Amino acid sequence: MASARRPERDPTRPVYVISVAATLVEAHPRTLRIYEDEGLVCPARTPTNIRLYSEEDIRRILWIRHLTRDRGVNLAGVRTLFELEERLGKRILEALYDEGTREHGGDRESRAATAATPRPADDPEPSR
Amino acid sequence: MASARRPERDPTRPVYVISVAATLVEAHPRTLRIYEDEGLVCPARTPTNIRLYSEEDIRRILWIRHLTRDRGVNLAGVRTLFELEERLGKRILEALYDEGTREHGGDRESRAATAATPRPADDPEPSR
DNA sequence: AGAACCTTGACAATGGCGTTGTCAAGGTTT
DNA sequence: AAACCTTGACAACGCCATTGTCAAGGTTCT
Repeated sequence: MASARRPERDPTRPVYVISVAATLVEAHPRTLRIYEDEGLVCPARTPTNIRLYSEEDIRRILWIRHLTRDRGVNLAGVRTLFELEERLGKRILEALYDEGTREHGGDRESRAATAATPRPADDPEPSR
Repeated sequence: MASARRPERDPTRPVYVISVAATLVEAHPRTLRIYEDEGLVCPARTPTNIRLYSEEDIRRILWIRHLTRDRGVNLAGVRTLFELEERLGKRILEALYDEGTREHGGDRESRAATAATPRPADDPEPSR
């Protein structure tokens, strides 16, 4: 255990460089840059222009991965969905998970991204 | 008798065979069958299995055309959007049209009444 | 300083999808 | 019978998503 409270773990805080972020979401760094070019993710930058992804950015990318890989939605569809979400001001995308979870048990890695982090997975400190 | 003097022109009433429907939406009949195979449109059938599209079906197809052609969304994206719309129970897609037209209106509740679709030409008189 | 990583930009390959189009063999409508 | 519908198959064109690499240069860490 020893996982005491960590109130200062701000999910908006930019912490991961692109290589780490790519590992976290299981994608190529190239892909993350494409997502940014497409306006789907906007990672922060260091004063010297290095991308830094926050926990929220990671979660957003995981949404993109889910929509594209599992649902076959293309980036234009993702953009439209995000736009809709922004316009309606809600996390409307979560409604999509009422279906994928109540399936026959042939699923591995059941994703439980209901309203919170799919799996906080105590992030390893990027000590390197 | 047994009919209103003014034909209500029920938008759910199946009236167009596939060739006519294809003309209305400017698509190939093949495409409409694909939409049906993908579960995006469900035209009624005559007792002898002939497809009959209603006005609502036509409007739905026009949505698909708009999303795919103008926005670049693929069919998987369209399906997700429709699913979301069904799940949230409203015509959420109309929110997508507030983009190109309005920007900084300043009014609180004036677009609720004008819920019509600007682009796909909701023609009340199909006199083709 | 040097190694390791980041930056943008370009180019390419692979695989998949959207759409249109056609052919066949048969049913329906007029 | 002619014209239209049905399903199913096959194909082609062009676009897209993703991964990958190369180059030339900036940043960070040891």
